[in-house]
Formats: sequence, C-alpha cells, structure tokens
Amino acid sequence: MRNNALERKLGAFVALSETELSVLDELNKRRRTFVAGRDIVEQGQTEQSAYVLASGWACSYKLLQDGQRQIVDFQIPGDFLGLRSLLMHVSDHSVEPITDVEVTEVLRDDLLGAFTQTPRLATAVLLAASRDEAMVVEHLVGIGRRNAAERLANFLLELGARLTLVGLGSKAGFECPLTQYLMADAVGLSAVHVNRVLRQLREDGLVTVHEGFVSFDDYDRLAKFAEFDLTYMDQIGPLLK
Amino acid sequence: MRNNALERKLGAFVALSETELSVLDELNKRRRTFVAGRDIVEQGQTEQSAYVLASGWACSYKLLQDGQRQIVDFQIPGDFLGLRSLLMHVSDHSVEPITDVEVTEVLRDDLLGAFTQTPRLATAVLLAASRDEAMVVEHLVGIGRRNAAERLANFLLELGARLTLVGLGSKAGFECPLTQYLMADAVGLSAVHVNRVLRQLREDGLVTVHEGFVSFDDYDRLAKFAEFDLTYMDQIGPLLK
DNA sequence: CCGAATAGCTGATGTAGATCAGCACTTCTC
DNA sequence: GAGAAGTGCTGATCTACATCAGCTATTCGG
Repeated sequence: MRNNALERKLGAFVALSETELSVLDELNKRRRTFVAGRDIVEQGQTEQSAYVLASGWACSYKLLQDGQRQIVDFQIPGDFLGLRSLLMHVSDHSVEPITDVEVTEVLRDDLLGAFTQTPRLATAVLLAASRDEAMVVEHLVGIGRRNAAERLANFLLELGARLTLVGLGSKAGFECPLTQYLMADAVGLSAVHVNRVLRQLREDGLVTVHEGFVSFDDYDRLAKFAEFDLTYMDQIGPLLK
Repeated sequence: MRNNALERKLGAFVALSETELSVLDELNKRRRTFVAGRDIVEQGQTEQSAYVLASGWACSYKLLQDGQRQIVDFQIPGDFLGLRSLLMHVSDHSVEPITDVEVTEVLRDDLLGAFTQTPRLATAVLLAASRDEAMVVEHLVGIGRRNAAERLANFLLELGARLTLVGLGSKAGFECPLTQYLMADAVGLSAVHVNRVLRQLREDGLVTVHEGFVSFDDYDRLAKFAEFDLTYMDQIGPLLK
C-alpha cells in the first residue's frame, strides 16, 4: 500500500522514485498507538526508534530542574516524533502525546540502512529536518523578541498554516486540543497571561479560541499584527526533481 | 591535503573512509575570506553556497520589521555557516562575520552530488545538523524559561565548551570578541541589563568578562548555578563505525 | 589633534508579565 | 451523588526587566 504519512512528508522535499518508495514502504510498516499523557520519548534515554505521526497531536518539550517546562514544538499528523533523539546518542527532550495518537514506527538501523541504499532518502530527511529547525529558530525569535500578543498570534497562525498543509485547517480556523497551559508552556508565558492575551485578541476581533476550536475572525489583520511571514516554512515544493 | 575543517567537523559524527575523505577534499577546496560586519548570507536570498568556518567568529541572526534583532547562534571555527540557507529555497536568516573570517566554500550541487556518491556523508551532515538543532532548542529553553543571570551563565558556559572542543578554550576561560550588545541580542535581553548581570556574576565570583576575555572564576559553581548540562551537545564520539 | 563613533558602565523611572488567590463549570472516580 | 481534579477566567499585587538619559575611556578617520 502506497501513500503513508512518511511518504507524504518526504515527498514534499524530493520527488521519490518507485524504488525509493518501496524502500520507504519497508521502513515504516509497524503501526502503533499511544494514549494521551504517557511519554513516547524520554529526555536522557537512548532511543532506537522514531515515529511519524499518523493521527492526533503530540508535543516535544524539555524540563528544567525546578519543574518548569518549555514546549519546543507541537507535532501534528505527518510530523516526525523523536527523530533527533534517534540520531543523537541520548535524547535531549521528551515527547508526549496530547491526544491519543496513531504512529508508524521507524527503527534506527532501518533508517540508516535505507540511507545507504538510496541516498536521496537521506537528502530528503535532511531537508525535512532543516525545515523543522527553521521552525524552532522562528520560535526562538518569537520568544526572544516579540511581546505576548504577537507571540500568541504568531503561534496560532503557524499552527493554522501547518494544519492547512495537511488538510486539517483553513484560513477560517482549525480544531485544536491545546489547553491554555500547553500554549503557555510553548510561548514562554504563564497560563494566566495567555488567558488575558487571548481575551484581548478576541475583543480586538482577531482570533477566538473556544471549546477546542481556533477561529480566525480576521485572518489578514491578524497576520499583519503578528508580522506573520511563513517563508521559513519553505513549502514551495520539491527542491530536487 | 587532508585534515580540513569540514573533515574534522563530520569526522566527529561518522568515521569516514578513504574514498569518502577524498570526496570531501573535492568538496571544499575553495578558500575565501570575509571582513567583519559585511553579511555573508542574507535573509530572503537564495544561496548557492554554504561555508565552513576556518578561523574567526560569525553569528546567524534574524531581523524583525521594527529593527530588533535576535541572534540565533554564534559560529566558531569548525561550524557551518548558512547550511540551512543552502538546503532551503530561501534563506530564513542572515549570517554576519563578527571578526574577519576565513572559510572554505561548499557549493550546493557539489554537496548534493556528494550525497549520491557516498551516502554516509549525507548521514554525517544530517547528524551535524541535528546537533546544531539541539543547540537551538537549548537556547529556546533558556530564553523561554530562565532568568537573565542563568541565561547569560549558560550562554558563556556553552561557548566555552564549544571552544574547548576545537582547542580554543578551557575550563579557565576563552578569548571572546563579543560585545555586550551582541550578547544581549543573543540572549534576548537589553545591553544595559547584560552589563548589570555580568557585574553581578563577577561580584559573585563566578565569571569575569573583560577586555575580550571570559574567565571562569569558579567553573563548578557557575555550572551548578546555571544548571548547565551539555548532554545536548552530544560529543561522545562517532555514532557509526 | 580634534570630533565622532563605539564600548562599557550606572542611576532613575516605567511596564509587561509573573505570581497569588480565588470563583465557576465540567468531567471523572469511587 | 459527593468529592477531586482539570480547565477557564479574573482582580490585586509584585518584580524582573526595559527604557531613558547621561557619564567615561578608547579608537579611528581626516
């Protein structure tokens, strides 16, 4: 069976041949499910497998000694979970499912083996990883230099854009299982302040976050307000023919 | 001639064979120099080449519309400059030399071509990119969840550790061409506050930053204070034999 | 040799966002 | 069916940092 999540993900970066596709098929046929709240990858562990998210939401985060947590990114269908943990000796972060999730598993040796067989796959993974890194960089800029409202606006717009790419959102809005606590840990604010800022954005007629749904009340004004620029998401199409 | 900067960089992640080394030699023989202050890579441009820093310091940064700047990372000898810009369609950041720098140039087509010939190279680059991403993630956590003093302490410790790896620093300290303005843009503070916090750290007998030199006055106490943990730098040795 | 940058430094004041404390509503558990 | 836990929401207070303003010491170009 063709057309799994990993193929869609990598196909966005390089056009894959038949043989490459069949190598991919071999790579990730093990399907697994995880329940919400129980970590999939744990900081400090040595991981033998990564996953590609088929359905549901997850988040990758780091804990500080004092118990504070910084969410690095949320993962939506099509995204890798724990790829960096697989590539590095010990995982530098944890991954937790926010909802129940379905994933396909990718074993380290299989992945590295596949690179040797079909180098274009390695290039594709490298490009996918670069795009992920670009997103982290963008978050860094947001947290370092934007105020609370701009940060939250950017955050919601980025999520919306990513979900739209996989058919789960539009300029009107998207379904969103995140609590205000989760958003706070992602944008580096307190949950209390997230609440206030969301109210502000709602009263200004920009976005409404309510009952698990994010509605863009005025997408263009919101994008302008947030200085939202998604070139970093680099979704023009395959770089390699 | 063997033993250039790129070989050292990638050799840290995979053990490279003779043929792989010779491919590498072909890859980056063009040596260039850039003067301090004039951008090497520019946000929004499409880049055809990346570089490996042979000597000097550089920084990668992003600008916001209002003129604020966030420095994403500093590059020291052995680091890539603009690798992500090469891999993506359009560069999401700029790179500026802080001192005069010497680099070797790597052309996009050469790099992608080399991946096809020797897939292990692709793996090596992927691992190197993962380590870079891990550092950005660590910066994100620092900016999101640590206070000014912890942030600066972490920042100096990380620079020290990285410089030590390439023989340019030790637990005693390192030479450092960064102004307080540059540090401020990197850790997301104002230069004024950087100044005050550095004074605080100095008065507490932890670190002294003076006349282009960073001295760790009490490395262990500083590391403890900053909760410094360098597992994310992942320098245990080659993952692949 | 003089004016203009650049860098480090400091005090006074302002503010964005944290923290604390508490209410209302829903869902889950025994 | 009562308690406990999770989530959203709000007012009052506190504080870590930014901003403004201005000082000194170097360096650098003409």
